[in-house]
Amino acid sequence: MTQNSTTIDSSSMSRQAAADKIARILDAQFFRALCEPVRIEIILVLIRKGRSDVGAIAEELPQDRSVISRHLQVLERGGIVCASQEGRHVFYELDASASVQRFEAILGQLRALLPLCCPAKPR
Amino acid sequence: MTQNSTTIDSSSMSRQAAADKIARILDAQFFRALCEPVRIEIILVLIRKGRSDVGAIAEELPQDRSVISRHLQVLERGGIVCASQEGRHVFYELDASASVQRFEAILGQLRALLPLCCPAKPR
DNA sequence: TGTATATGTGCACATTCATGCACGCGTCAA
DNA sequence: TTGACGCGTGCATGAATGTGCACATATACA
Repeated sequence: MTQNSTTIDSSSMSRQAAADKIARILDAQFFRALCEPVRIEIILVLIRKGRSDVGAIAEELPQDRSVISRHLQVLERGGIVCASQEGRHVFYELDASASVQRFEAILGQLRALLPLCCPAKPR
Repeated sequence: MTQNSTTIDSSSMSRQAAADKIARILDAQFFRALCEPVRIEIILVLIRKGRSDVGAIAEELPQDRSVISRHLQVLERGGIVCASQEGRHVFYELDASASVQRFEAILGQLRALLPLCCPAKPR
């Protein structure tokens, strides 16, 4: 039972277009990388210690080193961190620039929804 | 093996402060609501159809109505949608305003990380 | 060349979570 | 008051995923 389901909503076209744009940007893969508490902890470690290799990151966390390695792969696929190999070590670094661009794109499309999707604000 | 681990990094204090601020904002609960493809579909339905009740949303998706109901609860706890009961119906609506504020807060803290956490940009 | 170190991966296990069905509760209509 | 409708929840099941151990690979050092 949708409001105005029987009448032709003048904003239906823009709603559909907005939905299409949001669908392209709201990547579940990206958010999945951020929904795991341990991965959040890894991000915090990278902020505190800066560019570090797998062993150094794992030292700061209770999980096994192999687990941290896997989480770092997920973060890399999500575009949150970037890896660079130097000899035996693989250094990981927070890619704040890419994340900022990602969030800016989402925020831009989200602002376009404000006139369409804002609930009544009893403030 | 962290870079500059032996020397006192002049930005270590600001790094710690930045990590603390990020830790408060990067809520896994919020991202968990967005990492499920079905919940993304629900968001798209709410954009297309606007404020709708559970049954109307479930009509647009293959999952059972009870499943949609549970997903909507997760979205509500994450602050993505807001619910309002009217008689037998419970209407859900995308809270774009709250989401925009959420993303703006994250983006603000993320921009503060740019001078600290940017990888070398070979562009 | 041989050894130690750093990392990733296969495997098994435990936990979390999405899913659908059945049922109970609350509300509206007759 | 009785029946129909909308919604949420308990329960069981299967899939996805986090976790740790053992092992293989690659690289640096003596």
